[in-house]
Amino acid sequence: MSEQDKTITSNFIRQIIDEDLRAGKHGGRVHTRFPPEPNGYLHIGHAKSICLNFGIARDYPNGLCNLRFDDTNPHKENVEYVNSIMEDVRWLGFDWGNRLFYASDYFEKLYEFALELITSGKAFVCDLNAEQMREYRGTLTEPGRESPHRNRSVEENLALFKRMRAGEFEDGSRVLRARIDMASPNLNMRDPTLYRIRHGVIHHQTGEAWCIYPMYDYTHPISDALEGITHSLCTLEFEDHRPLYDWVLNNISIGCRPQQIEFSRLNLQYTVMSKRKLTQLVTERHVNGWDDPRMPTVAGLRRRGYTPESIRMFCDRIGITKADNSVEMGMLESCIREHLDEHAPRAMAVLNPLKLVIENYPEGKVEHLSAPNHPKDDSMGSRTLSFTREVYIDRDDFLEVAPNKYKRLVTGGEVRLRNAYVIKCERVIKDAAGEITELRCSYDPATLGANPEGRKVRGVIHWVSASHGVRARVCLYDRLFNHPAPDADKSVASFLEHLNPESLRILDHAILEPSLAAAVPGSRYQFEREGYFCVDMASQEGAPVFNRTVTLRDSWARIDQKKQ
RNA sequence: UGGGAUGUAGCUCAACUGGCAGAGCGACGGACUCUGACUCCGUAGGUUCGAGGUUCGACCCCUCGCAUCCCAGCCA
Repeated sequence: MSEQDKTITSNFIRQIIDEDLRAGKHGGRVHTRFPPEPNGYLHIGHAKSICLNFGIARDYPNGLCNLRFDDTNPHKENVEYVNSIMEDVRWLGFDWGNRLFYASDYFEKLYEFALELITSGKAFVCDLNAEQMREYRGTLTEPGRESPHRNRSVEENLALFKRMRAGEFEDGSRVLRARIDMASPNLNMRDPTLYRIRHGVIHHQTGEAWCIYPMYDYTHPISDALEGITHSLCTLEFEDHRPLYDWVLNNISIGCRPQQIEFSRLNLQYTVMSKRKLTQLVTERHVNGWDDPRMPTVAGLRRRGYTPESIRMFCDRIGITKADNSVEMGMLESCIREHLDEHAPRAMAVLNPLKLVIENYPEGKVEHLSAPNHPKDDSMGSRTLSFTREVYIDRDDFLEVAPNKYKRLVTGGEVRLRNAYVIKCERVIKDAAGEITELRCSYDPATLGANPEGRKVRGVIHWVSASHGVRARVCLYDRLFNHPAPDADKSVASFLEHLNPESLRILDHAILEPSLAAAVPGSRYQFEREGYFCVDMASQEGAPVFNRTVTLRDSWARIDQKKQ
């Protein structure tokens, strides 16, 4: 693990663990788990949980963290998700050693504990259908009514439950329920369902071995206990489930008492975080898959060019509390900028090319100029630039008439070509429509690696040789939504109405400096004065594709924006 | 209108558990610069949700309010 992770920030959960350790609870052990359901790809909110759980295991003596798939609902789950989750956790830099588990590993034990609950009169088979059960449940303000099947004999319940397992009953015809309290103000305690019947689904781990599947509220505490989990960390919406979590463990013969502690989930502005909505974005093709660089998924962020370090840094900075939150995108962006500023080699790329001809530079001449890969880190070496009579600069770096403080090229003005010479714009050439097609310039041969005499050149712009440059596709990404909380806005029918139509801009005529031709997929660069970019996973030799991870911080753009 | 939670700077979090309310991100101003980046220096920003109470002293304890979030799946 890298430097960034060493300064660990405390939080209320770590404080609880510290106190437990001091009190000698759990025999001095600290054992957490990350329990995803494999029904979608992991997102940045999961990363928060992963960093919390695995981070605790990393920081406490002999701490352990299990990876456990919560796979009790085969309807929504599959191996593609299982595999992507393992890949993402590993990529984030965490290791579950030999502690990979599935809740389905415990199906047989879970079944036996259910028999125990039935035997002690704590569970019963109920014949009410879903709609009836809803009626019997009561409302938030009124107590529920007891099921007519609530007082069946132990023998009958045992027989019925065994027949459920044997496949004798149809889906939905019966469930196993806990016998708790239909008048509880906590709806989770109103005789919650423990098992339901599901025929005809092939479970990705257990195949067709089972036709009854345990519910989360029943499975989770037992799985935790079986694995010897000491602190079971989950999000706030499970707070109301804690009494049931404890009830399950208190009513079966199991020796372990994990402690459930809840923290608030992450909300990131200008995106959505619910798996349902992310799935919708993918299946309805509003984005190009789970790893679309605009997605807040771990796979998407990876493809976008985010580093594991930057995501860990982010999770560290946002902290862990129980307060509802809405984190600014700027927080995430500053993390990746900080990490990449230090580690990404520099390069030059022209995104919107404008041809520039240096009239006093010999035709056919090529100079090989050396440029450092990093302004502050010599160990990153240097690369060679090809300087020629014709180069491309970015259209945005030239203006016929300059506003105040403009530091780029203007008609009759001087500017330095980064890592090369100072040039002066002599003439502007336009087409019939008045569009600028070419700049005619002169260069000062004495300015290579030296400042010109008697005058100060304020501006520096990047460039690429017209003859040696490499054509590339560059994808510019912006926020996926143009509303800070797309799924919280109740004035629209769907969060999709807030989709940002300009979240992806593809530039097919970008030109890269020659050294970038060999860049391998996944590698990251700073395109000087533009931002951080990474080679897309699908990039091919001869047809490079770069994704913009994030722009450079741009104080000029901010000033501009304010004037408008 | 039942139950469970949460309110500290624009955002995210601290505050040694009752002792001068701080940090990161952001904003603003400046310095430096062959990246309008980085770095550096500086500035602003708070009725700690509100009103009472206890106390020499309250972000912290008590009472009453207010606001927001979660819960009526055979989802997790």
